[in-house]
Amino acid sequence: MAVQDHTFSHVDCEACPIRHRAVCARCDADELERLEEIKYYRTFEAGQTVIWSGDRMDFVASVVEGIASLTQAMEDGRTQMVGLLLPSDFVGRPGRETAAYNVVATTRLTMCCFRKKPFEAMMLRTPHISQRLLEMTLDELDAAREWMLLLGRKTAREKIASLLAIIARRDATLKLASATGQIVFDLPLTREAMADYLGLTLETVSRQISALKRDGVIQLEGKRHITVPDMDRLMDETGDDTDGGVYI
Amino acid sequence: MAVQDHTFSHVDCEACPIRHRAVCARCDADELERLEEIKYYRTFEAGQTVIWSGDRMDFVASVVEGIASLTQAMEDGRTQMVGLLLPSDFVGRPGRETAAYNVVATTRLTMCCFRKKPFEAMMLRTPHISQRLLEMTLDELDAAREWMLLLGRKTAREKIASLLAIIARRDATLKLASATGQIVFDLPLTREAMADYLGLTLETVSRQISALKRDGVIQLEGKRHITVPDMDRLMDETGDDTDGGVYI
DNA sequence: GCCAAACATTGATCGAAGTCAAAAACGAAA
DNA sequence: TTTCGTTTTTGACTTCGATCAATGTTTGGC
Repeated sequence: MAVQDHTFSHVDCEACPIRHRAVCARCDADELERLEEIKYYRTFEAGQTVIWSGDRMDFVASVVEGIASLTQAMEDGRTQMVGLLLPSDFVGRPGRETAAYNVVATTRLTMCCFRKKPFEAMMLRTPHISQRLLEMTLDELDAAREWMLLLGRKTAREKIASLLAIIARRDATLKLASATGQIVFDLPLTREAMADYLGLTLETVSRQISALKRDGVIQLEGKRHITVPDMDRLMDETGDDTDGGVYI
Repeated sequence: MAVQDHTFSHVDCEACPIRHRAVCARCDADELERLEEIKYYRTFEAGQTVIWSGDRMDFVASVVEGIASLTQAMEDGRTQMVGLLLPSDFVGRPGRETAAYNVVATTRLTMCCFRKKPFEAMMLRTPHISQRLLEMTLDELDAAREWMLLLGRKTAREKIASLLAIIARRDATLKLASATGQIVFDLPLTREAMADYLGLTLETVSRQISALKRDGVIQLEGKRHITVPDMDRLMDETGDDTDGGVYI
């Protein structure tokens, strides 16, 4: 359930940090005004479940701040993370009544929610929204397919290296770190969450991180703080094409 | 390269077998007319590569007849299928210059191609197309995520059972087989293609199929012809939720 | 500061799927 | 029919990651 928010009780769309990357990126002032009327903010604490798979959904939303994960579970408890939701990512599916996945807040999380019915109605007469949503969905599909290669064919070590590389690269673009220098970041995920993401057990995750540390590919401070002395070296460990193919 | 087609040199959209499920499903007569102007058919033999990853793409397309597979490969040869393209499925991404995956014809394949530039231009002024494409892309994303659970968490036996169940169900809906009776179908994939789809080796695929046969879950005639005497029994072997959740 | 709970590491052992290798079955072409 | 090549099956053995179990480490509440 919703927890009253402090930092985001209401924000003007024009001042929104995800204004130009979210589903509303292409909207003009007029369209934003109409979105303002159907939007509200919700905040969740780390670990809270935002949506249970199978639940009725009466809203769709954009992640404003924090990280959430999309997971699928089998009855016997086996769990697979099927998406990582970062700021500006979209949650929910227009035209669908019930949620298909669990959404869990990995960190403290703020979402900009839109009431579903009015949002769907607005999509029909606002091509700017469905065009942007199509673009974002195609990106997600590409990410999902890259993840399928990882899950189906990579070794445990390659999986860990790939995850670290993705997080490192995302942080590097945010912080505009020098390309040559060391890259430093904090893991936003527990070992268990990493395991669920990578299709491994948490013990294997721990062992492989220790191995990468022992081999000098990464340095660890505490459990979450990671330094990558040589990004190329880390990239070599991912098993991916080294040449070209610089997405993002 | 294109092979001259015999059965589909030109088909009127109104008579097209995928008219109501493809990207053009929502188009009106007027819009179809404009699509006719930029469309052409191409046919490929089983085994032919339609598109190489990294190649420049000057068209997008709908699968009209046959099956194709979308695969990603690592330099050392490890291959993962990331999508199975059935009639009405869409190939290519508007707004992208080069192909991100290999597309290979699994059976004899006919595609309805649209020149990319005109198609993109038409999308901008034809919400019916982008709306339908959004819907189809969201469906594909769901399928990709279901596949991530399979790749990350299912056992080899569950993977095989899941694949057989998907093909059996698709054929059952096509043939409108009696729900209670036996389901009979031909595997459209080689053992190697199945392995690439499931993230297994072809030996493991072969062994698990033999095991399911030995246990009476399926019957085999030749290498491709499969009979499922009890669909519920097969579903039990997939590891999926048995109750509710009847998609498609 | 102390304690409890959550999170993480490490070790020993096991088992499912991979690898290497050979034989069998099938289909297409001569 | 025979033969060749592809596809599939089966066997023996290995290995990577899972499992079970114990021990460390950090964090936040009192």
